[in-house]
Amino acid sequence: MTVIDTPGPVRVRFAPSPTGFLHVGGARTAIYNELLRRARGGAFILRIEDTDRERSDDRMTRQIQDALAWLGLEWDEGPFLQSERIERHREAVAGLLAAGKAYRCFATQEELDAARKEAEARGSAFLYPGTWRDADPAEVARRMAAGEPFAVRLKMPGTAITFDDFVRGHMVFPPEVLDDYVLLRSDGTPTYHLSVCVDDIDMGITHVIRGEDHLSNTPKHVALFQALGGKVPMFGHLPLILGQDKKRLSKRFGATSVEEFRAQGILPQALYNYLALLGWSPGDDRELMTRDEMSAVFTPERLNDSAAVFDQAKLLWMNFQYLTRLSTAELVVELGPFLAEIGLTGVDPVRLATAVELQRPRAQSLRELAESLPMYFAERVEYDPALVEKYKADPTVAPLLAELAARYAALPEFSVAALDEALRHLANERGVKAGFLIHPLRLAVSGLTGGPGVFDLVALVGREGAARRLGEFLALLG
RNA sequence: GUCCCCAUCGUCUAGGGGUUAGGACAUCGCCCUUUCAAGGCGACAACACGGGUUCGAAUCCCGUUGGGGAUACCA
Repeated sequence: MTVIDTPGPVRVRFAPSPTGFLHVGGARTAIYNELLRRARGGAFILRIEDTDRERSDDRMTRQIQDALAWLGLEWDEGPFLQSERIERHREAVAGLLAAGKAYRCFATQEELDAARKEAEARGSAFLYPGTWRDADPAEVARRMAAGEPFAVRLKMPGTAITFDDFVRGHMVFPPEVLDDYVLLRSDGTPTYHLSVCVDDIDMGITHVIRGEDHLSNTPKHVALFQALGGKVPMFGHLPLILGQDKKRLSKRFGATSVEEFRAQGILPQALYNYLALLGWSPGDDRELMTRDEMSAVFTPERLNDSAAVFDQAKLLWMNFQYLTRLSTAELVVELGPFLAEIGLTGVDPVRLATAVELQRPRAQSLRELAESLPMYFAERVEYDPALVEKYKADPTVAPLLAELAARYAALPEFSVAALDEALRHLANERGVKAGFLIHPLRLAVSGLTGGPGVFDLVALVGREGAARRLGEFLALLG
C-alpha cells in the first residue's frame, strides 16, 4: 500500500482492554506496534483501556502485562490506566462544549431504542438524527436546571471524512454514514471514543495500528481529533485472525490466548515469530526471523490487508525450529515447570539430560517433550494387551528374550555398545535377524513400538530397570 | 437489512501488465534406519467467477459470488 508517511521516530501504543486474557490477535497488534517502534525509534506505549469498570479486572491487567513481557515485548512508557485519566477526558468535553463543537442531548434511552427499531424495520442503519444539535439554549438550560440527565454528543462536520490508512489505502466516509455520537454518557463517564482520542493526543501518538474492527470507528475519531485541535495520527487497520473454519478465531479450534500457548509449551520466540508473519512478510523468503531481524526491515506498508487463518501445525513446526536451537541444558531449564506439573521431579539430572537428548527430535512443544519423559524413570510401564498377544503367538520369542535378559544381566558394562553387541551376538548365534529381538525388547522396556534407538533406551533405563521390565514382560508372555 | 473491508496452492505468503506463478507448513513418495521421529531428496497443489481496458491481465477497472467487520450512552 503506498501511503505518504514521513520517516523518523514514531510514538505508538498498544491499548488492550483488560476484559480477558491477551488474545493472539491482540498480541499480533502489539508486535507490529513494537516492530514499528524498533524500526523507526521513538516510543511504544502501553495503555490499559479500563474505562468499562464493569468488565475490567485488575488481575487481567496484570495478566496482559505478563503475557506481553513473556513474549519479549518491551514498552517504553506506561502502563497508563485510562480510568485514571477520566478527569482529563471530562475537561476535554467541557472545552468542546464551550467551543460549540459538542452539545448536550436529552434523548432518553427509550426514544433512542424506538428510533433504532424503526430504522431496523426500514432496513437502514440507525443514525442519531441530531435532535438536540440545534436545540433552543433556553430549553437546554431549563432541563439542566431541572436536573435532567444528558449525554454529550460530538457535532460531526457534515462533510465526508477521509484518511489514508497505511494498510487499506485511501478511505472515504460520506456524511450519511456518520452521526453525532456520544462522548460523555449521561452518568458522566467518558466513552471509549473520547478516551482514546484524548489519550492519543496527550500521548503524542503518531501511528495507530489496531484491528480491523476499529476501521469504521476511525472517521469518528478523525472528526474528534480535529474538533479537539489535535494532530490526526496515521492509521493502519489489521485484518482479523481467523480459525480453521474461516470464522473469527474461537476456542472451538483450540488455544486463542497467549497464556494457553505458553501452557502448551510454545516458546515465546516461536509465537512471536509466527504471529509476526501472520499478516506481514519481509518480502523475501525468510521465515525464521528474530525480533531484531524483523525490526531491521519492518515497514508498515508491507502489512497484509486480507485476513489470515491461524495454523497450529505451522506454529508447532516453527516451535520445533526454536526448540532445536536450544542446547539440552537450556531445554532442561525450560522444561522445569512442565516436569513439575506432571510430577516428574527429583530425578537424576544426568539421566534427565540424556532422556531429553533422546526425545528432543520427537517433540514439537515443551509439553509434548515433558510428557515423553516419565517412561524413562517410571517403576513400571504399561503394555498394550494386543501387542503382548502378538508376541505370545510366536513361541520362539519368549525363550530368546529370556536368554537376552540373562545375558544383559551378566554384562560387565551396561553400555550402549555392549547392549548392542550382546543382542547381535545372540541373534547371530540363533540364526534370527536382530530385528526379531529388537522389537520385543523395545516393547518390553518402554511399552512402546517407536522411539529412540533401543540400546540407548535400555542403557538409560538402566540395569535394574531393564531387568525388572523384561521380567514383567516375560511373565506376561507366560 | 444498511455501510465498510477483503479475495494467489488445503494453510501462511512472494510476485504485480509478457514468470515454467517462487518459498514455507501440511499431505504423499523415496533415501537413511532396529522402530518412531529428525534429516536429505522429490512429488502433488493456486491466481473465486463474469465482463471490460490492453497487442497481451493473476496483475488495472466494473459487476457477481463468497468471506469478514461495523451497525451502542461496549471497548
